[in-house]
Amino acid sequence: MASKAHPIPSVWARRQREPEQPALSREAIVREAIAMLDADGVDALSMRKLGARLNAGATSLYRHVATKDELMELAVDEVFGEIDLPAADSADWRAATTRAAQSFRTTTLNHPWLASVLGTAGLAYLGPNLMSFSERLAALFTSFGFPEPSRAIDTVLTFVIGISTSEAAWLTTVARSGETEAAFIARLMPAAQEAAAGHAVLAESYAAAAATAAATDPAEIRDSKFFYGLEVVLDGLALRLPH
Amino acid sequence: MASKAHPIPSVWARRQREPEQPALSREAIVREAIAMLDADGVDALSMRKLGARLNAGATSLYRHVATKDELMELAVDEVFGEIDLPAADSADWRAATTRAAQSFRTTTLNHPWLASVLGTAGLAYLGPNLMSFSERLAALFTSFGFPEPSRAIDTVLTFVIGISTSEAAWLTTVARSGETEAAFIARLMPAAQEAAAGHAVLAESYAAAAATAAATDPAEIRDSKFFYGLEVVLDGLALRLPH
DNA sequence: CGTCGATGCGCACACTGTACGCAGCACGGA
DNA sequence: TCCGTGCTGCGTACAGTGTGCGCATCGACG
Repeated sequence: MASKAHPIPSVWARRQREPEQPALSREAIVREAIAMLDADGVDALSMRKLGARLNAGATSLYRHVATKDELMELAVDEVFGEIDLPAADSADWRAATTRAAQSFRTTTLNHPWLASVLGTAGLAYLGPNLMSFSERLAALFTSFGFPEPSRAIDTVLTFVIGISTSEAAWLTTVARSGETEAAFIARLMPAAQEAAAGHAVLAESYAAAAATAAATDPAEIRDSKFFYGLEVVLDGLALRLPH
Repeated sequence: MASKAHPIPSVWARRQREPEQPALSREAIVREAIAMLDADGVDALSMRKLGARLNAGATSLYRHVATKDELMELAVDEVFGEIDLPAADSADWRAATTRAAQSFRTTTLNHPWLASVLGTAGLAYLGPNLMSFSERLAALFTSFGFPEPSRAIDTVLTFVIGISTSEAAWLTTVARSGETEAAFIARLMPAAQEAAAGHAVLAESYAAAAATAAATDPAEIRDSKFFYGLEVVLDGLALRLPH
């Protein structure tokens, strides 16, 4: 009864478009890619797996995205949209800068793969969110009255990038171990102290670190490092503000 | 005349060990891996290509190195050995810190792939060179009389890591383009200015940057950013030194 | 009805890291 | 002199990667 020569692909095989499927779109692809990156890190993202998550073949994605690198670029820009900066008329410049830095940091820690990408690609992207981020940052620091706002921005940003990538890399390592941060530290500490044997000053420093690590929440320790360093930078910048 | 049944592998095929070949060793592997990383970046290093460069098969390397990640770990530690730090009895703490920071920076810029690796793996390694680096850094800052030397170290290191990874990533992007830095900037600038359209403050900032970029050596601009930021950090730290 | 552009997909290619088992060697003991 | 015994290198193989290419399908428009 088969009217056509084609063996299987009949009318029945070709089911009509199911309505729940929002189809493949650049936004959906980027969104899902970010979800995968957040969940399992930068190595876990492959075009095939991403396609599978979207009920699509791997190569279908290439209709909407030129290359995997471009996809990463889009993901980075998307994430930059999450950073929120204080308005440019903030009265207290230190508080405002601290809030901005904190927002950058927490965004990076929410998406630790950012650190890997920034290490290879940098901030040379020109996506809309990154541009708007830069604009608001420029407006903010200009409103503070810095004579060379872009230098002040660069300095703060450099510090914040440095601490964010360090922390993100650390948290990635911890995550790969499958343990909690505290447990991982407890397991690492003996090895570190052994490696520090023969290094007098370092050994003492590690011993002190081990003591406080045992008594304090690791996240709290990281916070305090962040705020200490940021205060140093802000103190240095304060000297460059008029009056 | 063939006395054995084996077809080809005769005494003649099995040539005796050639003397020039230094054999495969962990040191040689790491050295060659670093050379490849320096030359062509982190994506260009594959076990097969590395093996080929050593006149060896890919899997032979695994006799000396457990995994590619471990190889990278060894490479990172090796490179940390290149950073040289001032002696702990330096009189001028600002000059000494600046020299140390500079050394870290130039080492990173000589091995830009470091930025990618630090972004994924961080400084959690415990290699001998890294330990010795930490030790000398700790001794240095302790000798300056900082009440909390490790916090001062972290702050400086954070800034230096931030600027080094940013610069390294940038230079990697430039290198991939195959152009000189100046040419790449000249080509990028119009796109950046177009992307900044609609962002008033940013557009102005870009215009100023474009003007100086056209008149100044890019490396000099990067240097000045580095020194400006470092001075800010040092000023901030100075407030925390006794007297 | 015919055509066309956009979309998704299967296949294929070159390449990756690395597990496994075999072949040759140096060496120590019988 | 011969036989293990361990160490080193290699060939093969497997599962997985990014992506170029050409075909099938489909909605829209003439």
